[in-house]
Amino acid sequence: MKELTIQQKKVLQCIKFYIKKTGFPPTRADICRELGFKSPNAAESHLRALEKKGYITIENGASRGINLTENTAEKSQTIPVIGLVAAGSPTLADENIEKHIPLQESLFLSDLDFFLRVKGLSMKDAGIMEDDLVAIKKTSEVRNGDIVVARIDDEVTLKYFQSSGNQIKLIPANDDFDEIYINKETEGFFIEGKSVGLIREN
Amino acid sequence: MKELTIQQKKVLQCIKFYIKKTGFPPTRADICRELGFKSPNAAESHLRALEKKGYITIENGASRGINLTENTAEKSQTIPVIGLVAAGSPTLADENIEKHIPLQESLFLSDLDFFLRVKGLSMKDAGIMEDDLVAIKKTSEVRNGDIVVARIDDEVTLKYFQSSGNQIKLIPANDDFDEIYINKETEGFFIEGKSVGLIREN
DNA sequence: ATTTATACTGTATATATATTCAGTAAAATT
DNA sequence: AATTTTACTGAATATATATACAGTATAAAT
Repeated sequence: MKELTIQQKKVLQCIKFYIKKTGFPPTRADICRELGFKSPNAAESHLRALEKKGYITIENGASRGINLTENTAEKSQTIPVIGLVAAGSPTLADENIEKHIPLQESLFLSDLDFFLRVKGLSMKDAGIMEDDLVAIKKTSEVRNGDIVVARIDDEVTLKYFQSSGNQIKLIPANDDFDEIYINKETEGFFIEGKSVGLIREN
Repeated sequence: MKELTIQQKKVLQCIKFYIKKTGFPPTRADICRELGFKSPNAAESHLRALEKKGYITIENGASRGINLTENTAEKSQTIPVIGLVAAGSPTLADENIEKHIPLQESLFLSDLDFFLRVKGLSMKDAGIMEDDLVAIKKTSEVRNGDIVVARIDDEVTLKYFQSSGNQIKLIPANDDFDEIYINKETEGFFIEGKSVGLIREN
């Protein structure tokens, strides 16, 4: 998205602040009042610049018809929660979506793609308990020590990741469970993503 | 808050939907269009009823000057994160606030008052690890088995709660730590609240 | 060197919009 | 039984508001 000038940033901030304060967008006159302009056209032209650069949309003819663009507004996303129903569950498809959670983008340091509802206690010593929601970022770029979502054929598991060459070790955080050894090129093996956070709903 | 009639609920829903869709509140005419009214006064009087009952506020004279009340809007709150800096920290005062987290109200089943940044591993086996954020609901009504925030003089700790009569046991979830025995009436002892959830930021 | 974008003031105006007034009618409350 | 609340239609209007037009001036891009 195109860079904004200092004045345009001020106008955008003014709009955000006004909406937060009042619940509805400002008029041209409101913006002038807030920023000290003496002509409504000053606000108008800034608004058109912001529209052109994609930061807002303007409903023509409508009063206060300013709408912050998705990128602009700090809107809350809704993140799907995927249930690991049982071993042998059919991937991470839509039919496994338990519900959606409304979430502020800024909650976790990394952005995330979905939550995984944990079944079992194989990651107990990592502080991941049954029914916890593990925040997963879809990626296959994982490092040793990361907690990853690994898929082997239809089975999806959460484990510590450890690789050396082509050999991959999937390590549980619970002595009662066994490590899984697998080759990087094994058919049906895939790293779905890695853990970037956790929510326990109690 | 006063109950709404079916029509008033429809109007309120209409306003919410309109704001979600467009980013700004509807005019009287917009509401009429959406709900099939033929007179703007139909919308007007419903709005005044909603205002009277406290579900919205109306900025007189302003176009689209409708603002959903805090209770009405599914606004995101900001919840303070309190750092348990060290043993002997001065209660849960403002000066201990680490930051604020914007959070959808609906995230946890119970509502919460603050997050506690966990230090140490005394609740390790309960899946509560160092630097986790434990969601705390301020209350002194706790049950056996609840994870509670207990204060003994200036020291604040997170432990399992177990009481029988006046005798209270604060039990860690880690064999390396000792249980704490205390009497209900002991001076300086207080249950600050209980855990209602957990966030791990990774 | 010329065009385009930025950053405004100042005036004017069509129209979008809130809001009042006058009614009608049914349901709920006192 | 009387009053208030709910739930509208329909018309009228003051004003709030977007927006166009005419300028001035500087900075940035082509």
